[in-house]
Amino acid sequence: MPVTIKDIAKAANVSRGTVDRALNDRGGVNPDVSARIKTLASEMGYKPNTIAKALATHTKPVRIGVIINSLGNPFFDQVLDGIESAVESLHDYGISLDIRKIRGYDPQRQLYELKLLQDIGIDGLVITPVSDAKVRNALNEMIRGGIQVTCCNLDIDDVNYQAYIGCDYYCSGQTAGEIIGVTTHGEANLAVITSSHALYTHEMRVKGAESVLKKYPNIHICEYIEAGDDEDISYHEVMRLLKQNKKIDILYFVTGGTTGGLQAIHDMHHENRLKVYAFDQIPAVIEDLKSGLVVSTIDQQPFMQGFQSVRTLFDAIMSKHTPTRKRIITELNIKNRYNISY
Amino acid sequence: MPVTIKDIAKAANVSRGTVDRALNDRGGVNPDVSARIKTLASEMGYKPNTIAKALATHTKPVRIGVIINSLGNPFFDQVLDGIESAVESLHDYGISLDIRKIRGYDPQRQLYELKLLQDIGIDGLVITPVSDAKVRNALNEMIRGGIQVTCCNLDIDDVNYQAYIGCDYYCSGQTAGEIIGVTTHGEANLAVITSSHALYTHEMRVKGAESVLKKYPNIHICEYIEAGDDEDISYHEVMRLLKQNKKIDILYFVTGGTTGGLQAIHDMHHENRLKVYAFDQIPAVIEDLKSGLVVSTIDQQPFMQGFQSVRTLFDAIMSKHTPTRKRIITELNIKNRYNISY
DNA sequence: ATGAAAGCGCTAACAT
DNA sequence: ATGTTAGCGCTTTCAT
Repeated sequence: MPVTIKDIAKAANVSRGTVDRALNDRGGVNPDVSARIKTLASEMGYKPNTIAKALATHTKPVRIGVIINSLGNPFFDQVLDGIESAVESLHDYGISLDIRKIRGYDPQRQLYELKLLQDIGIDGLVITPVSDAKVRNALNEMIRGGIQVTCCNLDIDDVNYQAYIGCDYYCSGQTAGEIIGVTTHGEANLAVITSSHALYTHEMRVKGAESVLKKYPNIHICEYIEAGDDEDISYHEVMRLLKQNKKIDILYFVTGGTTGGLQAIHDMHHENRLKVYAFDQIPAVIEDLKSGLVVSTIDQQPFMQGFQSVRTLFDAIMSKHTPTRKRIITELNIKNRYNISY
Repeated sequence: MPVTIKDIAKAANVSRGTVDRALNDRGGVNPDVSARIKTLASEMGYKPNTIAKALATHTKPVRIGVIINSLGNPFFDQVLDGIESAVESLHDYGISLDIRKIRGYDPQRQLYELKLLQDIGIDGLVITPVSDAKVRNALNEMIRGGIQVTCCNLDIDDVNYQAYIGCDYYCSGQTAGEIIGVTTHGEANLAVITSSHALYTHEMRVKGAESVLKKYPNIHICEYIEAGDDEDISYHEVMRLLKQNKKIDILYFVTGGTTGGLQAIHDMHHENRLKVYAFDQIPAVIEDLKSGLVVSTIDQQPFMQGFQSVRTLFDAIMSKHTPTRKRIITELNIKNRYNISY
């Protein structure tokens, strides 16, 4: 039978109220008594019962806002699943959700949604932040105002958030580099398709891969293409590339735009002379894993990213944690045609 | 503000007790009244507050027994972590744990521990069952006696358990086969080291790999070695193999015994002419992923297997589910030297 | 500074 | 068949 506040009260010869006050540092209790209660509690192996706690404090629901750049990017559908699942798991504790879906990485749009949520009134925010000075300032201002923030999938410097939940981008690049190196037996002419060199996180994925690939003297990175996380641009850029550079035999898709790029390969009928390495388990990638065009893809646990973003945020709000800038790094997992999970 | 049982009672002009009885089909309530209450509840959008429910029913802790063949098999340390973590997460609901660790796959020993736990008295059992008629019968008898059972990591036929939580062994074999095929460019002389052809699950891993490898005309499976999940046997068998068959260049370790086998390779100084493909992220495998001897390993989420075994069991006990023979299949994830997770 | 008591939403034992 | 009441472990208000 687990030890309760009542047991401690009896052992310490005080009332349950005093134990509660002491253990939670609510003040108004003799320091000596408080110390005695605390040592007694740990000696007896007391662990607070959080469900009773939740029931007792159950007043207004915690309001959580979400700003996520999911439109036109199927990867984020899985993040959203995780967010919604976390909210469901917290239903009994009282929680409400307001999701604002936006397209691409436009700071102005993020700022707009930020103000909107602030006006509506929220207790916590999950965001996929763009690295922009104004967004940075707006977030820090919110945090100073007592609104907890967790960053999901994208990290941002100099913001005093509660936690970043996402993958290690550099490491994911290294992992991809290693796969490319091993599966090509060190012979390849590579094109790298990325969003933009300006997006720090995605650039880390390029650098990570390069750091591994430079060990292979016969692997050459011939082209870098910036497709701005846009399927149309990616489609046309890959199309152009395939027409121009016949030497390329490996395409390394760093991020969004993979769907468009794969389509270009199909439309050019180059499936048989090319191999593709990608990230995430989005529908187009899964399809071409099965067809054999995509050799492997690297998963970063999008569901977990969404789920943990909400759970961490909720915990922080409930226990009134001060921001910790904690980094929760999700696992990276390599998938081939046989171990796809969706 | 969410609607409670009290609100419904007022609306239906009955007592809270009656509402509770009606909504939970506890019997002893007028069918008409019951129906009225139920429609009213759904109209009002009533959702039971499970934390209040848990608090109210919280009387005796749920006693969970675990029989796990973890001794001498480092893989199961991670399963145990998951089990303990789940128990911790359920602390507030009242749960007690009794873990019996055993070595290898001896039915007699499992039966002994089974009786022991039954004598002590448990509400639910997590087991890594060996496929044996007596174990099968003992488990079915327990289940008839009202003790819920979940099978962790190993499945067993004809047992009316609540759930199996583990990987798809055949699929894990296919995944491994594909990696071997792609990374060797279809040129390899293979030795397969398995526990025993009698262990159905492990045999599935062999068959899965074969089904993929047969597509490669120049990949030959030259040797099958049974090492009985024992590090010593594995060590000596691999040693013997390396002395005898100089043609072998790839070792495929299906299950336990990997640590011993890797040691043999090192002792024979054959690290440079061999490549190894393995399962799970046990310490020896991680070390040789880093050294480059192991090309990749396939993770089956041992933590999740332990965690889910307990959670599923607990849910079944709390809600008095009848056994469902549900299968919860954990993800398979390929790891190379850069995306190891432990 | 401390104690006593009410109550969160639900269940279960006891009345009627 | 239905109502009443006492908790589950904790917080919080009101007394002292």
